[in-house]
Amino acid sequence: MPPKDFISALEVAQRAGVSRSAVSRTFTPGASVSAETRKKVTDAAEALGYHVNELARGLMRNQSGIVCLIVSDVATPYRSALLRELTGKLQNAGKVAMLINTDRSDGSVDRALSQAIRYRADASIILSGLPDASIVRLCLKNGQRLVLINRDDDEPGPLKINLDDFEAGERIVTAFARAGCKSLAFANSDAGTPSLMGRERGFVAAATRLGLEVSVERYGWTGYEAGRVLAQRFLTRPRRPDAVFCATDLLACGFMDAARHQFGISVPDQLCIAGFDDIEQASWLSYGLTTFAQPVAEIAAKAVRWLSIDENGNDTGSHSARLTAELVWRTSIRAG
Amino acid sequence: MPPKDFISALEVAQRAGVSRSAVSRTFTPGASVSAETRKKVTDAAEALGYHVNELARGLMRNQSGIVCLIVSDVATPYRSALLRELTGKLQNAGKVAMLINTDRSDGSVDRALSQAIRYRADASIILSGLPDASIVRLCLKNGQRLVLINRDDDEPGPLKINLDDFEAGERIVTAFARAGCKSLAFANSDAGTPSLMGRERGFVAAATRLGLEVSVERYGWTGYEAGRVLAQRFLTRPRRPDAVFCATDLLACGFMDAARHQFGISVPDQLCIAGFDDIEQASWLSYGLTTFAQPVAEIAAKAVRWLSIDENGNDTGSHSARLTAELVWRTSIRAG
DNA sequence: GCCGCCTTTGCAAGCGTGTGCAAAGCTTGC
DNA sequence: GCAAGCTTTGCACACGCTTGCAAAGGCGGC
Repeated sequence: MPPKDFISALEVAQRAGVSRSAVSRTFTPGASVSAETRKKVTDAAEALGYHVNELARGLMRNQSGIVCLIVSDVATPYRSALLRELTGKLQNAGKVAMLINTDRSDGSVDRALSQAIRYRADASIILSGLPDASIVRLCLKNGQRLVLINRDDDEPGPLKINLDDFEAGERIVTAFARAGCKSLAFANSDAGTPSLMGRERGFVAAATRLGLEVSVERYGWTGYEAGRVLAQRFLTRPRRPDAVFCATDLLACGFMDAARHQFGISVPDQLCIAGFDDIEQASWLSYGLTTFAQPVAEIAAKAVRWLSIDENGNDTGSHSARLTAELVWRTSIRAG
Repeated sequence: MPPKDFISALEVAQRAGVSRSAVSRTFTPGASVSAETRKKVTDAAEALGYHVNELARGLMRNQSGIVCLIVSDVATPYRSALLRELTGKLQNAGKVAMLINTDRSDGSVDRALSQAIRYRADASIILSGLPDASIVRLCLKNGQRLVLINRDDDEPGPLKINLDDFEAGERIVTAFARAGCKSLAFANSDAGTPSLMGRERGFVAAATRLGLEVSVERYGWTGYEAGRVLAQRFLTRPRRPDAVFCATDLLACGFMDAARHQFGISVPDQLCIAGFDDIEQASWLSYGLTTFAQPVAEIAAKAVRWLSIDENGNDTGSHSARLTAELVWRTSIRAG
């Protein structure tokens, strides 16, 4: 069996007894074809198992229909949830998603990105906290539409989707205060991405405003293990905090587990904990984590909608959206 | 700024003072170019910001370099871990991953798949338990290489990667028996995929062989919530099991949480629990789940290696690999 | 009946690349 | 110095598709 023998529009045309153009027009929305020829063509195409060659079409139109998703930490609950939403919505919009994994620190990132450019992707969506601004410039320079999620690059052109991180930090302080907490802690990763730092700044600002004791630790990556380490640091202090806001749900899970199982601390009686993202595990019985929900569906919808609008020619120019993270109450903070 | 103005090999050729073929050959591995012209070309390409148009190249070669990943439940810990490994390794192999999300039950799956065919993907890797065999046939018919992970279709041609599910089911019975358990339970989803059923059959077979009491429940999807429901079913029985094997770690987490927090049962003292997959959460302090580890890295490596071998012309034909899932001991089963 | 208009159709010119073929240039051995 | 052999280079065609252009056909209004 010959591994590749796709049938071309020409063969369909011959079988249908029409010209090659007619076939092409049949599969081009908005082209002028009579109902009769369209029928003949689709019948022949069906019989032969014809599929438009999107490579050739993209070559002509100079527009590939490919959207590439640039993402690190794919296996993380929050990222994979966002990925699910994005791919689903892109498919519904008739686009196709190319996945670029920026986990590896070697040259594979650049290689993959350049690959995306070589495939003439129409757009890129960057979900990664990766701080490399040159990637952004490269995409823009090559005529790609760009969506930045939870980043803060200043380059004009891309759609920037951000959350109200600072305000979330402030709001959770109020919740802690209402629960009677006096000594506040912020557990952060040392990744230093703008969203994480925004939460931290809001938290610290609000705490000092209320005259509450507050301290910050930063360590490692935003995962479970780092949460445990941060708990170690906070809970071995002479004066333990009675409330901690973790920059991430994963950090919060690690923190809570360490507090309970290594230090025998009862949550929320002796320690209130809050997180950010609302990953699935936050709702599990073992955690019942009060946390801020990232509106992943809304983020994905906004991104895809913007890409589609743009496609229709309206140059929407630089734009930015600011969504709010809603606080989901569970059981890791005492009632007020 | 014109949104799209890529520069072509022709422009590079003119700037470098060579023919367009020379440019083409410079970027084609194994082609005959002198070091001198190669230098001139790469310099010019660099200066102009040239990127080979992979669409045109794919059109000529009839081979796109695209591998499409067909996956459902992307946001699930096990799936996203596998996805991470696959995309990383594909990138290293110089291929590019196209992601197709089969979560939606409407027509978008077929549409997306047909899109993959229209992009002339060289291969597809199916990680989804989706039982639709017509997809398999469609891929094969269109000359794609195919890798099936944890499925059991009979079609010849694809590489099939499977685990020793049956044996795992048997092995865990031994572990339970050694822990002194007498009344065994198997908590399954009702998805009925071959890997899940394999674990169940092995478990039941070994248990009856040892003369141990064993019973099975199947419910819902393979997630956390189903685990809670299954716990409800088993633990409200007049005679409770003292050991349960969950077909999936997610099921096990839900089961364990329900057992502890809703029924006040102590794990592993009153109830031993084991899972399958070794997702990250299995190692979290709240669970300490003894479970079988899916060798995701090895699975991904095998899949990608096979794709690359194939590319070099050796028609490896139908092939199948059987990997073993190693039992990771934690604290959810009593010591023997 | 003729003219203008609108819809449908075919022709052919591209899109950016790979590659067979032949010519040219260079090396080697005598 | 010359023929044979190898390497390098350019030409031109092919890949499968879209689309502007013009020709053809259908239709109504005068």
